[in-house]
Amino acid sequence: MNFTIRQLEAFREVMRTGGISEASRVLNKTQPTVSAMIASLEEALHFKLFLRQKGRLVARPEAYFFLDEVKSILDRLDHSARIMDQIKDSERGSLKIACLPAAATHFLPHELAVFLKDKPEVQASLIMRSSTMIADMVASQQFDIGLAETPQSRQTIKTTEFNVVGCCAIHADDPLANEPFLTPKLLSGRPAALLFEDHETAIQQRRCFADAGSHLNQRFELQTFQPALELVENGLCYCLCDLLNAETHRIGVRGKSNVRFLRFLPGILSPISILEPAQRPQSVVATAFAQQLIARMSNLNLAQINAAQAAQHSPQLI
Amino acid sequence: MNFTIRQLEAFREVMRTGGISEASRVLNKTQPTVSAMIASLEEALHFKLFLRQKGRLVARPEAYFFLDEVKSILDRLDHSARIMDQIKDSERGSLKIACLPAAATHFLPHELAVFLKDKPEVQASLIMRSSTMIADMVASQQFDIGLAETPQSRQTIKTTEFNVVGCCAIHADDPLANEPFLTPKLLSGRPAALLFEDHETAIQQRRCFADAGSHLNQRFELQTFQPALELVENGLCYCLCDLLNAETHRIGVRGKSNVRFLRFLPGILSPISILEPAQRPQSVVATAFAQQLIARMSNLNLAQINAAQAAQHSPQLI
DNA sequence: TCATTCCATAGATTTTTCCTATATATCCCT
DNA sequence: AGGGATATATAGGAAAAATCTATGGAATGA
Repeated sequence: MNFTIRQLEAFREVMRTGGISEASRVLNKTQPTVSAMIASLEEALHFKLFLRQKGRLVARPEAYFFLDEVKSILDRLDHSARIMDQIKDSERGSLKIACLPAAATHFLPHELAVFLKDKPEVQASLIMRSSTMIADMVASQQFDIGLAETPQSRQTIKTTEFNVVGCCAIHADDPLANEPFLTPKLLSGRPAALLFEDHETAIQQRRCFADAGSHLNQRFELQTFQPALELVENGLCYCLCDLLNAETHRIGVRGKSNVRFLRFLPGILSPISILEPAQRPQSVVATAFAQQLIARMSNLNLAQINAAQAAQHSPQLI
Repeated sequence: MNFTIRQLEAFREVMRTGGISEASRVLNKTQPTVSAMIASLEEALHFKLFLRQKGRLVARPEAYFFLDEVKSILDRLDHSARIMDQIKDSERGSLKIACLPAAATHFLPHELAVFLKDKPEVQASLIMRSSTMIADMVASQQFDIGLAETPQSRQTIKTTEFNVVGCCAIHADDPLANEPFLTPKLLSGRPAALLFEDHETAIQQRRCFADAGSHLNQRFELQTFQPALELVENGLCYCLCDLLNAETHRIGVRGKSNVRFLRFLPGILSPISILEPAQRPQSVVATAFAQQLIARMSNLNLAQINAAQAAQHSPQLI
C-alpha cells in the first residue's frame, strides 16, 4: 500500500475527535488539508472509512478496526523514535572497555561512573588486561575502547597517544616532601619500590640514577604500582610512577592520604594510548566516552592531582 | 520524530544491499535520490547511521539496531495493509444475520455459503427469530442484516422491500399438477395445510376462497411452512405458500422432490424485507452480502425455482 | 594510468502538500 | 421560514518536497 505517516496521524486524530474540523485544529492544519488527507487515505485503501451523513463523518466499523492497527503502528514508531533519541544522546547502548591495571581499579571506573551518571540504559563492561592483550582485543573488535601502553602501530587499531609524565611518590612526613622537585641525587640511597626488572619504568629509573651517579636502593619489587603506593603510604619507601597511577591512587584512598606526588627530574614519560578499532565504525556511546577519556587524559597533571588531594583533606569545603 | 515510510524503506534496502547504488536500483530510484533520503533520515535522527569511509558507506552499530526497529515497523505496516486489503474485498470481517423461519433452514444458509466460499476470514453468525424480534435486533444494531416480514416503518431501520408472490405446492402425482395455474375453485374441498389462524397468509387464503365461493378444507394447522411442505411431499395435502418457502424447500430436498409449485390466482403477496440498521454505517462485508441478498430476492420467481428443481432430478446434466 | 564503482552535491523539474476562498448541507434558534 | 453557526468538499494557487540529470571526487583494480 501507499500510506504516509501523516495520513495515519490525521486519521487517528479524526477518529479521536470525531470530526475533521476538530482534528484539523489539533493537528495545526486547515480543515481542507485534513479532509484531503482522509480522502487520499481512503483512496489508498480503496474503500471508504467514513460515510458522509448529514454533513458529518460517520465511521464505518472497519474504521474502528483500522484505528487499532494505526494506533499500534504509530505507537511502535514513537517508541523507536524515543529509543533512537536516547541513542543519539548516548543514553542507550553498550560499552566494552579493556584497561591496563594502572587505571583499572579507580581511574577508569570513576570516569565511567561520571559518564554513565545520567544514562541508565547504557550497559557497560570493563575488564583489566595486559597492554598486549588489550591491543589484540581492540584490534579484533571485541572491545570498543582500550586504555593501554601504546602498542606497535597497526592498521586495525586507531590510537590516541599520551605521554604520561612520571612523578615521585613520597611520604608526607619525609623531609623531601617539601622540595619543589626531586632528582636521583636527592633520592640517592633511599629505599625505593620498583616494578619487575624488565618493565620499562624500572629500566628508565635505573638508567637515570646511573646517569646521575646516584645510588638506587631497590627495597621492593612489584607487579604494579598500586601496591607500591600502598607501601609509600606507610612510609616504607618512595616510588617513581606515572600520573595515571598517581591519579588512580588518589581516587582510591578517598580520604586523607600520606603520599605526596612531586615533580621528578629528569622527566620520565610513559607512552599510554586510548585504543579504538579502526576497521569498523564506533558506536555513538563509545565515541562519546572516548572523547571524555581523551579530554581527561590530556588534562592529567600534577597540579590537578595535588589540588584534588588537598580537597579530600578538607571535604567540608566541597 | 519526522520519519517518512519511504525513508525507512530506503534505509532497510541500503542495509540489505550494503550500499546506496545497489539499493537505488532495487527501489527504482536514482542514486542521488537514495543518497538524499539517507541523509535526511540521519538529519531526522540527529546522528549519522553510516560513516563514509573510502567512498563507501559503513554502518555504525546503531544502524543495525535501528534496522531491527525499522524492519519491525515496516512488517507491521505491511501486515495491516494486507488485512485492510482483505477487508476491502470483504474477505475479512464479521457478519451477523437474523432471519425468519421461512429462509433460515436452507435459503439463507445457502446464500451465506455461496458468499463466504472464498472468504475464510469472515466470521458469520446466523439466527432464526420471529419477524418482530428481527426488526428490534436490527434496530438496536445487534445484527447487521435481517430478513423478515416488512415491519412498521421506523427511523432506525433501513428496509429493502420485496413482495414475494404466493404459489401453490401440490404433489406431483396429483392431476392438478398439470394445470397451468391453480385457483380456489380448482382446489375447492381438497385437504389443505395452513398456518395458524392469525397468520396473514391464512387470513388471505380464507378470504380468497370465500370470495370465490370455494370450500377451504383445512386438514392441517402448522407454525411454519416447512412441515406443511413435508406433508405435501407425502401427498397428504396441498399448501399455499410464498416463493421464499418454496425455494427453501427446494434447496432442502436436494434430490428428487414430489412437490410441484404452481402459479396461484388470485395473486397473494407476502411483504418481506431485508433490514439494515439505519443509524450506523454498515461494514464492507455486510454491504456486500446485503447486495447479494437483494439481487437474489429480486430474482426469486417460479420459473427459476422449477428449473432448478428439474435440474436436481437429473443431476448428471449439471 | 585508465576505466570503473561508489557516493555527494548542484540545479532543474515534477510531484505533493498545504493554504485560501468558496460552495453546500445540516442544525439550531428565533 | 430565515439567519447564523458548524461541518465537509472542491477548486486553484503557492510553498515545500521529492526526484531527476549532470557532474565531481575518491578509491579500486586491471
